[in-house]
Amino acid sequence: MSSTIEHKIKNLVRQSILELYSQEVTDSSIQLQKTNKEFTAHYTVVVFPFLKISKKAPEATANEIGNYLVSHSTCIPSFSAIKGFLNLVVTDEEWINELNEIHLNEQFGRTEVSEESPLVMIEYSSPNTNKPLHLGHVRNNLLGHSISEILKANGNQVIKTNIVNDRGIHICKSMLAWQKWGNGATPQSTGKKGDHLIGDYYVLFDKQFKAEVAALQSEKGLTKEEAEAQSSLMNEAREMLRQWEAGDTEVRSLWTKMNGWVYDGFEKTYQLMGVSFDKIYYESSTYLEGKSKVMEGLEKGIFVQNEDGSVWADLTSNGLDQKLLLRADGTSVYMTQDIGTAKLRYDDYPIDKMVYVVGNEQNYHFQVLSILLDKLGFGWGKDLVHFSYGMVELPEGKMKSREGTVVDADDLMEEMISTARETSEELGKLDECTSEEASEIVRMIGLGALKYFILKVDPKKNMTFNPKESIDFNGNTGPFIQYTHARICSILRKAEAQGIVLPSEVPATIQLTNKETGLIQMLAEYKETVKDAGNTFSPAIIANYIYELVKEYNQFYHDFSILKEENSDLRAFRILLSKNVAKIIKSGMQLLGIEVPERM
RNA sequence: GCCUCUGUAGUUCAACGGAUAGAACGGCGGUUUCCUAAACCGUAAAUAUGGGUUCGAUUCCCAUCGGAGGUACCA
Repeated sequence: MSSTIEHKIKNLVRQSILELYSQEVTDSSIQLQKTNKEFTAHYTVVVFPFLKISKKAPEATANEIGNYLVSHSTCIPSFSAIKGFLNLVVTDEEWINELNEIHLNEQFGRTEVSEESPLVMIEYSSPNTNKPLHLGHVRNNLLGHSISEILKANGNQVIKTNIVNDRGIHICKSMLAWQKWGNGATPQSTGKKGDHLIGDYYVLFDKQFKAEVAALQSEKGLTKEEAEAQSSLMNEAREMLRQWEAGDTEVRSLWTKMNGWVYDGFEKTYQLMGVSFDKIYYESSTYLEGKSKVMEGLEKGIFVQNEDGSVWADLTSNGLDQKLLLRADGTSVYMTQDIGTAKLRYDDYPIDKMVYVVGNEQNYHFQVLSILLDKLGFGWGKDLVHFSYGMVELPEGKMKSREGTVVDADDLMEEMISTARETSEELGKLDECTSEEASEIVRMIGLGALKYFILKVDPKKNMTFNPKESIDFNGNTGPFIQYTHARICSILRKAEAQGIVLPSEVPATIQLTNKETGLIQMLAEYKETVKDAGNTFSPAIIANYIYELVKEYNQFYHDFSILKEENSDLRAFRILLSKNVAKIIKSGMQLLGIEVPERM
């Protein structure tokens, strides 16, 4: 139950129906919702579902239930019945109790985690080591981090994991290009972040490859496919992959060196973004495990082998196609690696649930993976969760890393922070700060704007990102929320400076306005919101909730005096209310991975 | 071709099957001797189309038209 008040009301409604109409109804059949803004009440019971029981008109039924509730409770002083909607008013006293309860619970809305709590492993990020992180990864990382925090808040033990795609033909392409044209360039010699340096060679490879293909086409009159097959560059890359798989010392040491540069670069990006992992897996050490699982499946007759030696899973009985698991040359594919990684993970941890944060382009892949793991005898296979999110598109369309038309994660974050600095300076917000404080604040604001912008969108949906226009600091944005938090902190500082001592509980005798009871009601909703976000894997639900709360609070702040209120009980109440709004803002933003400054 | 997702103001996003579809940005017009104006207030502007189920449909079902993704040796 989301709040004690809601719980009380539901019980009363059930009791009233039992007494009035001699019928038992379940809690879930009682539609209790927040009353629309246009009516001055708090909760609304939708009585349409009870008409069959009452055998009366909607309004008459609502009136009967309403009268019962008022006469059988102390917390509902009045009601109004409009059509099939029964609008209930809750007493000020009840709301003050609710606030006191929220106030006394520092962890309000969160469920405690213990040793016995379910263990959830969340895979996210999963970069390739041939290029720096871009906007698409940013969405992945932010969603992964946020959903980890949300699941923790819902009472789960969470292990964050990352599977680094550190082998394969794409890495060989970067390596080959570096070998051919790099002249021994290193991050130190060029002053570039390692991941960016490697990414440049990946792009260079593609450029040279395209040039070669075009030349073959025009000189020899080949089709594009023929030219690509004959490309010496591509053949060299394939040869390099074979050498890598064979363990060639030279190739391996180049690979180790270049991947090391990339990891150093990634680490900086992750740190700035504020994400981290408890356990990192590398594909280079899991793909062999996958191969052996596939061979095991082949022996058991779960999979089939073609004449050319390739191994397949026949999923036609599951309504799907046939799926390749090992190529004719014995090398592994994406699916093979995921099988191996899954096995290692379950060997390492007593996992109750596995969550993969991967884009929706992989929906089919995970559908297949789930079936395959199940067939291979992993009990948890069929319950794996693919947290599938939509693509981030630019106004011009999709990003293509090979063509270099991507929004780079590092550039983007730096740009956000410097914009935050400019805006803050223009507004004169940093005048009283030391330069260290100022840097901290603009970092929080810049990243807050970016993170909120991405997380407020329903993860399932594709989203558009316009680098020039998208991110604002006004309106429904991260900084708007951060600003409200900073304002409340300012009030609390002033209250302390004035020697105002807050009571641990507000006396239930003061008179509240609709604005105030509305705010308490919204605070109470936080608990249900956190649950909802956990059940539906949606940080957006948290983001939208906080925005609504903050919007409501700003109106209150504008229309009411807090510190200047003369009635000291009322003043204490408003300070306490503000303090708890700040607490929930901070808690909710933490679930999104967004920090909130105390001044800005 | 087949499968999946998706279509809401000019733009970016909201709305467990509930009341007059809600915000923000942008536009237009206001608020500061008063706790931070990154705020607050007002104003114009939208459910792709056609059916169906329901007391009630943006939401569920069917069709049509758009958009995105996947579809056996790329990850």
